[in-house]
Amino acid sequence: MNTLEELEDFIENGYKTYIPHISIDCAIFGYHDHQLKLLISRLKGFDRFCLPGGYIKRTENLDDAATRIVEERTAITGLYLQQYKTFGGPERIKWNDPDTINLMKVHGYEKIRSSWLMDQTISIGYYAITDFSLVKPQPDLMTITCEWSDIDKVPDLLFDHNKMVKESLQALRLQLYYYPIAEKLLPKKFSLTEIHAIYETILGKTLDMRNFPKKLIFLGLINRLNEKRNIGPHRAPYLYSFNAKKYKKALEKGITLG
Amino acid sequence: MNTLEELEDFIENGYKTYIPHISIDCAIFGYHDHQLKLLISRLKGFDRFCLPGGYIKRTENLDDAATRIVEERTAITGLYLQQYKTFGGPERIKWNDPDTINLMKVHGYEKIRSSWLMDQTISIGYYAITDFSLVKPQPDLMTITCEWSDIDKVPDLLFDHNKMVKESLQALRLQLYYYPIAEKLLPKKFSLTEIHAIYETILGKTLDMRNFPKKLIFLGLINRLNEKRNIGPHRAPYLYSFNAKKYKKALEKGITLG
DNA sequence: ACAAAAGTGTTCGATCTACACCCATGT
DNA sequence: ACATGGGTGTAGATCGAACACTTTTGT
Repeated sequence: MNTLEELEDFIENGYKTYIPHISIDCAIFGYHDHQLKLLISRLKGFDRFCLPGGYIKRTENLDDAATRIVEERTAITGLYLQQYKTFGGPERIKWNDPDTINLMKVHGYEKIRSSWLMDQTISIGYYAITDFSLVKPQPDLMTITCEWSDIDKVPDLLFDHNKMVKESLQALRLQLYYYPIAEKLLPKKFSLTEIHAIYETILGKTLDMRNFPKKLIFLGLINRLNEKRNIGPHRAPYLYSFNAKKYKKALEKGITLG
Repeated sequence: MNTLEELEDFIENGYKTYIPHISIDCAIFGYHDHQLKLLISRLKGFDRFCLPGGYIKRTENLDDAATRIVEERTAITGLYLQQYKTFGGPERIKWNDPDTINLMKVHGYEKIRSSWLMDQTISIGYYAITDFSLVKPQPDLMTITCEWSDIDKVPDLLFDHNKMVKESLQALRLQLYYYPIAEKLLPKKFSLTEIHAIYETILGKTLDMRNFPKKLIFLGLINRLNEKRNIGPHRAPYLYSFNAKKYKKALEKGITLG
């Protein structure tokens, strides 16, 4: 969606290629150097921020749709998106909300009011995590801005999106030990210090630096390599790599949380 | 939906009260005396069975909709339904499927083909469990029959419903120790033998009769009462009751599985 | 007294937690 | 030699798994 014609066509005819009444909203977390952030965007005609979201094509499955939506809205590719919950209910979208009224004015009240987009919508929640320093989100035409917000400074979002953020973060924390979540945040070879910082930051608590590697190695999620990295005037750390197969086994068995 | 007029009206005008393109399908498990069953129903015009499902009213939230749908289709009330996953994708419903073609014939091909019901649909999966000996499912007008099927003799179901059954059973097993699932299957006061049988049957494996009560009591999920029940020519068992508050705490902390 | 079901305790190994010091490197 | 960050081991507590016999009761 990058030209004005495409946008107009989407408002009028989108229901032919997309399934109406159901959307996907993605909570994209960004990690870098002990900081956890959330990607929020502001859409044309809205005062408040929201999660990047969109509609599902009639030819797509849900996971592919989530990937495409994030790519279109933010130009971020290659995310490992995870479905966590579906949200609905008449209170999801408030029609007397100033933002919604504003949106109608921007697009010409009558046109948008009768659009398929304005009908009641149920939303499937997905989350993902990426390295926010490597990724420059680019807004598309519907989006004024998309940016990384500090996780504990997320503003009041549109609709029920604050609730989505809360529940997606819970899901992310629960799944940290049995989905290869950290794999997306690290190079192929990484040091214990690096992965340790990630787990501490995502879980929001400190993890013992002696017990933590034991657990990961015991679970078989990472392997030590016979290499070290030179990091200047300090001891060279060993490098580790992920063992992707073990995640599956861990997932099947179920694993306790830290 | 109990008269023919209501059914016709639903096919033609249902989209005004229900949200199109999205449905709820419920996997209702039934337990009694070491047996685990699944409620399957056969709809008018279909050869194969499916899970009871339906559409969401525009005024409802998702959990309420699931409860209402089960009540309407099967006359089962008071279930504790749990959302576990949402299913989508173009392959969910196959239009060249004999059952679908059959359905069109039954309702008059042209009428049903242009109905809102025949458009592509995404489905939110819910599950619940109840005592199948206490509950007599009653089909409504759209439903020819609904009955309990042995869990390992579930036939080929419509659409992707076999996949739903598989994933809902996984979810049920995972959540057995931290949602009050067994509470629905037992009287207020129950013996250890009774709850033990439930856990063994749902998990599909044997659980040590000495370790099992220790775990439940340690977790605080059940309390021993100062009562016994007379069961004929045998030793009278102690009675226990659930401690509903502890489930919440257990849920927050996360609990390992058996 | 016997049949049928209830109920209980201990040991072992695995795992989790807590805790403090030495190592390697570059300047 | 010192500053900086990297890396390690052990002891105690807790938890989960395995295992067999005694108690109660009605007939």
